[in-house]
Amino acid sequence: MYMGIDVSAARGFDACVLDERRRVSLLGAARDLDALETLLRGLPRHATIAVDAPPRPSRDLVPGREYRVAERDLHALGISLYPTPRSESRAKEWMRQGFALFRLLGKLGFPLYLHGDAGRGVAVEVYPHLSYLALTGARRGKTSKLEWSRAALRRRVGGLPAVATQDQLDAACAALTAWHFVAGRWVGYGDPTEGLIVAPQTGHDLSRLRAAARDQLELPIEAGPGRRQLGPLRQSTFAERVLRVVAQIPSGKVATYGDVARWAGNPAGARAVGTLMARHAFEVPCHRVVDSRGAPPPFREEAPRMLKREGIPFDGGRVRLSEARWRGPG
DNA sequence: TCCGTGACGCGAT
DNA sequence: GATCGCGCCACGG
Repeated sequence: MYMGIDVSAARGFDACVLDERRRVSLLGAARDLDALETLLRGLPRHATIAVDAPPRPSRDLVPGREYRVAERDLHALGISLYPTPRSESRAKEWMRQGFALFRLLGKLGFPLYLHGDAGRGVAVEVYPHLSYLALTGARRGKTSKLEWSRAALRRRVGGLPAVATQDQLDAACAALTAWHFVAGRWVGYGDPTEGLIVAPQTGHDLSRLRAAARDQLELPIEAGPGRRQLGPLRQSTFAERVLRVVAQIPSGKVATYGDVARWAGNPAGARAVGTLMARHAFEVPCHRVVDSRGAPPPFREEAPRMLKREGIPFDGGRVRLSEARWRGPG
């Protein structure tokens, strides 16, 4: 069993558990460490846990600089990541969350892996961005991070929901990296006394990335024969997903532009959802898509009337989102 | 390919 | 709150 954990100060922890066949058996969120602990206590002893955060402060192995050997080495490859300071007090909040998580994992019987025999029952540090690079070779400039991540996990992880957030994908990526670790197909960056960042070992040679501009390299992604129109394909796919999501909003509920963008797989695409609504106003119930404050769509006089007829509660001219907001597909 | 556009979202004021 | 600026994204010329 393999668990990946994505750490965020603002959004809490996202956790993903993969079974031996690399299928998602759990995808959950925990607001804080206490909530996460109940999840961790249910893990078998042979579980392997990969965390997207440094386990502890750096140890001054890079003279005069406040980062770790791992960060120095990856930076030399053109892969940037946040430097880990010498003391906990100088660390960002999400880092401190990570430190606390690794301490908890140690207490629960999953010690940090540093060197020696690799295997089950330990905790390792991973960096999903690095894992994606190792899996796909590169990221194409115009490909969104979300699409890129999803493509990297496709056919490697089973049972991922189509509407997974970036944090959930990163947690799944971490779990997949734990699987590589146990399978012996991994590489570690950094100093084994200070802390290693573990990544999948693949055919891609990361040292060749150095020449290209950092993380905007050239070529995608497993381009099989006949799959060359990745760009245009991706755009129409987003539009299709948006229309499919909007078509599913039930009568009596509304969704915000941002909600629709998230469920269509692109959290930052809210603005594009608006454009699509304008173009497809008569194909889908676009009157049920409101802005983040609950204002009904402009240029549709009849939208408020239709919404009221569907039982949507209003506050002044705005939908009362707290009651009428759809909770999403699936 | 590049660039402007628009039924957005968010933080600052 | 209301408004503004800025960042974002998909499209289309």
